[in-house]
Amino acid sequence: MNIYDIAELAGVSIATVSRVVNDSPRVSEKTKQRVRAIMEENGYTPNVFARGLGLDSMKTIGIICPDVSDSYMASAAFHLEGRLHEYGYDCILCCSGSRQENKEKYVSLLLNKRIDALILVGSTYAGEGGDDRKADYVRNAAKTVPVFMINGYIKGDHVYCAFSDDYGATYDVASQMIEAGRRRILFLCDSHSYSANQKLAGYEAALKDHGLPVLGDLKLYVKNRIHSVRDILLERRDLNFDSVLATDDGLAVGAIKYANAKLLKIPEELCITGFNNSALSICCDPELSSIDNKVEELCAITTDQMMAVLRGEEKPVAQKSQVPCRLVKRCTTDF
Amino acid sequence: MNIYDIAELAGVSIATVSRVVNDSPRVSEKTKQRVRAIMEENGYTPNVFARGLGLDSMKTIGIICPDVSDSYMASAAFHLEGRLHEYGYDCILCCSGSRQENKEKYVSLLLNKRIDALILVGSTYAGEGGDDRKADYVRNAAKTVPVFMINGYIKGDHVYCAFSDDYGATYDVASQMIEAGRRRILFLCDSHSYSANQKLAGYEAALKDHGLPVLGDLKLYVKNRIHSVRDILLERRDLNFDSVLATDDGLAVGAIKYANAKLLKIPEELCITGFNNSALSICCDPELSSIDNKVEELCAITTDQMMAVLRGEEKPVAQKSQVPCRLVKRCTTDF
DNA sequence: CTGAAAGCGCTAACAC
DNA sequence: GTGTTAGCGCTTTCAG
Repeated sequence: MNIYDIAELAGVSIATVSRVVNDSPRVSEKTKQRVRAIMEENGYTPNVFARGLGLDSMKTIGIICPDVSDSYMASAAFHLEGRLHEYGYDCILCCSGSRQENKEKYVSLLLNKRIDALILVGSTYAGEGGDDRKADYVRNAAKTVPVFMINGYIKGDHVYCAFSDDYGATYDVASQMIEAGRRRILFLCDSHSYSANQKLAGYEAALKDHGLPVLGDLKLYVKNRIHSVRDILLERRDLNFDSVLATDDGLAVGAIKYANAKLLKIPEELCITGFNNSALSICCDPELSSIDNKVEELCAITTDQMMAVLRGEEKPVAQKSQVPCRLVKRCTTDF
Repeated sequence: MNIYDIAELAGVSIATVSRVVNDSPRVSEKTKQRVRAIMEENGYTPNVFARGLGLDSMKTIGIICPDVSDSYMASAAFHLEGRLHEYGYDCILCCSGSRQENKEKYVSLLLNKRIDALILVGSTYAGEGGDDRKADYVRNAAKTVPVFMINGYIKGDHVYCAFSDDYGATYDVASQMIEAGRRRILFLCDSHSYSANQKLAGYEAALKDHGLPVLGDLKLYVKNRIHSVRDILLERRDLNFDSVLATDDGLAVGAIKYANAKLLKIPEELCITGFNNSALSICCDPELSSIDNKVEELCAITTDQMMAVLRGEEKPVAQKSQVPCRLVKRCTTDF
């Protein structure tokens, strides 16, 4: 059943059918009704490929993240898909891992698929270790379709970034820890992404602003595996810390396990905060205070901006949108 | 840059270029090389829409799950995407929730998008509460494209199901509990899906086979929220149980929290098992023994079968593939 | 307000 | 081994 069949049944030309499908105003209400009825009866739906060929768009958005099995990204994917679907778009989801080569491959693959826009979830796409040129492939992609980053920032034409205030979040938490009497805050981290660097910067700034030294051995970079974090902490007897600021809940739970293993009282002897406010934080014992970085809000901002861009609205949309984080206090902090 | 441009630059016809693109054997190696070089130079990639129009396929697989932010489904999405990508397919991901109406809507939406195959993740698509007709929309979809279910089963032409042996898993665990001296096993569940029913059946069969009564009040259906599970258990003082068989790790963690709140010794006074072997199970305290239901393996089976079907291979592929589960023993069991 | 016809870029059957 | 050509189903001028 194609447009010709409908045209014939309705006794009009295919042009008219097409106009009805696209709800063009230049068709009389009467014929619209008639054609619509016939389409309904015959369960006609336009062929998306033919449509794509003509319009050069299939109303699909490409989403790339390193790994959807990560709860933060899974949550992002969920919210993005839900909202985009409401706007009539579908999502192609890709998991690129974190190797530069694969990220680039996926981006070009999606570009070839003629997506209408690209969403990059996670700050790994903003270039690691401060090397800004590693994000050039993103800027290039942005020459073809608008690119939206979630929780990362790079400067570039047609790239729109929404991220949480990781700097402010760690600055505040570290400050509160210090003001509550903590002097040796362990910064526990698992990456060198844009976001991780922001968190580090907030932590360091808080130390400085409170007249505390920034010590290299209190910045610990480890793999994000609960047991391995616990074991590393157990082994590193040289480390001397009275609090832990972790950049991810998994790391923080590792610290909790460490404290429990050493029979340290939480939060009295060791105060701990995590990041992402994930399911892990209410699962562990004691339950973890965690910084909520508001994925859902980032997704909302992103999709709204995207629609504004795709619809070519007048007023320019912000290329940088920051949303504040919020510490959800549970049992591992005493401030 | 389209096929005509390349043809002109290479001094051949578009047919030849097309043949080169599709690596047809009926082109001389020499011209292949030449045409390829030109395509390379000009960064040519065939237009997927035009291609789709001709072939009626864009090499995309539709994946529907109730909610990717759930760790089981996120993990499934991750593995499926990874494997399908290796086979040259992309994935359109949709989260349908669990309302019948939305499931049907998403299925027809994807069908209109001319996906090459459909994957349904989660047993909710197999019809709830044993009403098999609720799965008719799946059978209908299967008239258009092959349908693959992960962790659910319905009978139907062109629908291929891979699921874990939930029945066997709960049968075994319940049996072991009983043989270890437990007499009152609480069955903790949050749904009436195909999979949940299998688990229940396994549990009940184990009780019967060991001469134990199947008690209605030891089958508890609750919402899958850790704290609410704990609170319900705390409130239900009438409930008398010495072990918990939960159909999801989240539920099991709720039971752990309950035991901890009542200062019950785990596993001595309360032995607990979860399901899915998720991150939660190593996060809680004590760490949870959990049934690993092998998502990755299900995904592998599914994608392999799908390729066999899509390639129209000779030998028929199984419509029912069951993989055994495995109890990962941690600290909440003593058998 | 409606119709005719020219693409959109590619595939594949058919010639040579 | 290569070229010609007719679709694939829709959108969109351009006429009327």
